[in-house]
Order: sequence, then C-alpha cells, then structure tokens
Amino acid sequence: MSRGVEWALHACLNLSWLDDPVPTGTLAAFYELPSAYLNKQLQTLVRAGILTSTSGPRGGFRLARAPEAVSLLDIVVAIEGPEELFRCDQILSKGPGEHAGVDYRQSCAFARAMRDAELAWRRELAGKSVADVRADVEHGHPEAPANTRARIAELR
Amino acid sequence: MSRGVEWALHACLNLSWLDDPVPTGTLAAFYELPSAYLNKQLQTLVRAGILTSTSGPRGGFRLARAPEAVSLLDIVVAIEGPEELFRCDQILSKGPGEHAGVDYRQSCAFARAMRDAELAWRRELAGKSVADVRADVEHGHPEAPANTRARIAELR
DNA sequence: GTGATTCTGGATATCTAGTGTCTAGAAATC
DNA sequence: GATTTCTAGACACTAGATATCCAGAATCAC
Repeated sequence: MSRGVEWALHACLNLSWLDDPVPTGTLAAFYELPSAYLNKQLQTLVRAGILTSTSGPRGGFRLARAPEAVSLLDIVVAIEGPEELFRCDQILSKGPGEHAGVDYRQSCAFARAMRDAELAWRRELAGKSVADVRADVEHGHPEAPANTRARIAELR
Repeated sequence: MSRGVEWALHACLNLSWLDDPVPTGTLAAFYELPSAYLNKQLQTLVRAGILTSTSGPRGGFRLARAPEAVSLLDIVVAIEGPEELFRCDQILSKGPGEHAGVDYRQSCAFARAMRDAELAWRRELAGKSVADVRADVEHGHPEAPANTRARIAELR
C-alpha cells in the first residue's frame, strides 16, 4: 500500500476539523510532506469526489461531504485504485485438462478464497468513517481539534 | 501482492496430490512459468517450512506437512513477508502538539483501524487450508488429481 | 484590469521492489 | 565419475511509486 494512503487519511481528518479551504502547502507543512507530490494525491481525492478544490487566494481543499459519509475504504480505493490486492493471472488456463473459455478469476478456488478474504478487509474499511476516527482521536485527545486549528492559522 | 503468491498457491495444491518430489522444471512447465524464478519462490517456501527439498536425480520439492496444516496465510506470509499491507510511517509525530516518545503505530487511530481490517483479512486466510481448497477443486472437478498426476508423469 | 495565489495537467527524473537470468557450488543418485 | 537437482549470490530489466517542475487556468485582492 503506497504512502499516499496515510497522507490522504490524515489530510481528510484534518480537513474535517476545518471549515475554510486549506491549500496544499499548508497541509504539507503540517506533516513536513513534499508539497507538490501531496498535491497530486489531493487532486486524486478530488477526482474521487472526496474533496473539493477552489483556486485562487484563500483557495485550497475541503471535504466534499460530511465526514460520516467518507469511509476509510473510499480513501484507500481513491488512492490505490479499485484493483484487488491479489490479482489472479489465471495461470490455471495453462494447466492440464483445462479449457480456454473459462474465466479462472471466477472459477479458480484460490481466486475465490483470496477474494473472500479481501471482502472481509474491505467490509471493515467500509464500516469505519472519518467521523469514527475523529471521535476516537477526540476521545483520547480532546485538544486535538483546537491544536489543529491553531496550527493551521499559524501557518496561514 | 506479487505474482509469486499465485504460483506458490498452485504449486502447493499440486504437490498435495503427489507423493514423490517434483523438480522445479516440471512444476514450471506445468503452467509455463519461468523456471529459475519459480525456483526462487519454492526456495522461499522451503525456508518457511512449507516445503522440503531434496537434491539430485528424482529430487525436487514436496509438501513439508499435511495440506490441512498449510493455511493460505502461511503461503502468503512466506512469499510476501510478515509486514502489514498498510505501513504507518508515523507522520503524526511531525504534527502539532505531539511528542517524539510516542509510537504512533500503536496510538494513531488510523493505524489501529487499518490493522483491524487487516486482521480480518488474515483471519480469513488463516482459516482456509490447502486441504480446504483441494476439497473445493475436487468437488467441482473430480478428475483434477488424476489429470495432474498424469501430466506430471508425462513431463517427467 | 493587473498581479498574486492556488489548483490542474502533463512531462520528466529518480528510486525501489518485483521480475527474471545466469553461474558456481553443493548434495544426491546411478 | 557423470548427471540431476537444489542453493546462493550476482546481475540486469521493468514497472510502479515517489518526487520535481512548469505552463496554463481559475480566482481573488487591489
């Protein structure tokens, strides 16, 4: 899993605490990330409908929907793409006693087992929203939202 | 997930149908895989204790244990390594109001959520053995074991 | 309108991990 | 002793991830 996922998760959490758009540079300074590259990930989130962007001064990125409506799976899929972790290359089609017309991504017992496991993973991720994580964080660190807002104001 | 996982899974299934050691070349011919590279994966499975190898004529690879005792997770971990899919780089440690002494792989709510999801995935894989898959295959294709043995004998 | 800020998209460079080959050597068989 | 096969390491190639840069468009402040 690429590092962009971690960046995107934390970016979405921070944006959930902020009302005004935040530019890439500010978000990057927040965690000392490479600004131009982070911007690419944020663009990807925009294309996925998770963020919205506005150009110009006082522009930047905001959450496109309520944090309750953004699951961790949404973010992972946006950054990593919709492909499965395990890719079945249908090597069975080269095996003995097999026919060319079969889609082994469906019929191969390994492909099915791997897909079942992945579904369990995706189900967990789909069941956890940015709002859930935010509640977890605020439970342990009630000062986190204020800290974040203060730091953002400071960097502006 | 690398290609080697698919190869390793099918190799283990086929070896579960065979009593005598099978050399790399035969296994590679089976699915038209690059022999030298497949051999590397098989060596990895040997180091993980999943296969045993014997040198010399009539040598090759065999399952080291009963197929009931080899889970899909065993094979995945052997090939891919024990690292988690989501690597927490603890970018929070650069954030505001945070201290250097904290292990964010434990305390970051995202790291925990991602790990929980991965545990669900691993649980599924750990619960499915090569024997289970073999039973699935034989249920749909009772001729599979005989086909495999015939093809192996032919290639020998 | 002009200039400054910021996003967008594409081109490009670099680094890393996965893929693959090759060879010398060790182990086992015949 | 000759052959087969695994082992281990060196090496090359490729694809994807990481990262930078720039020209252009959108927006805002003045």
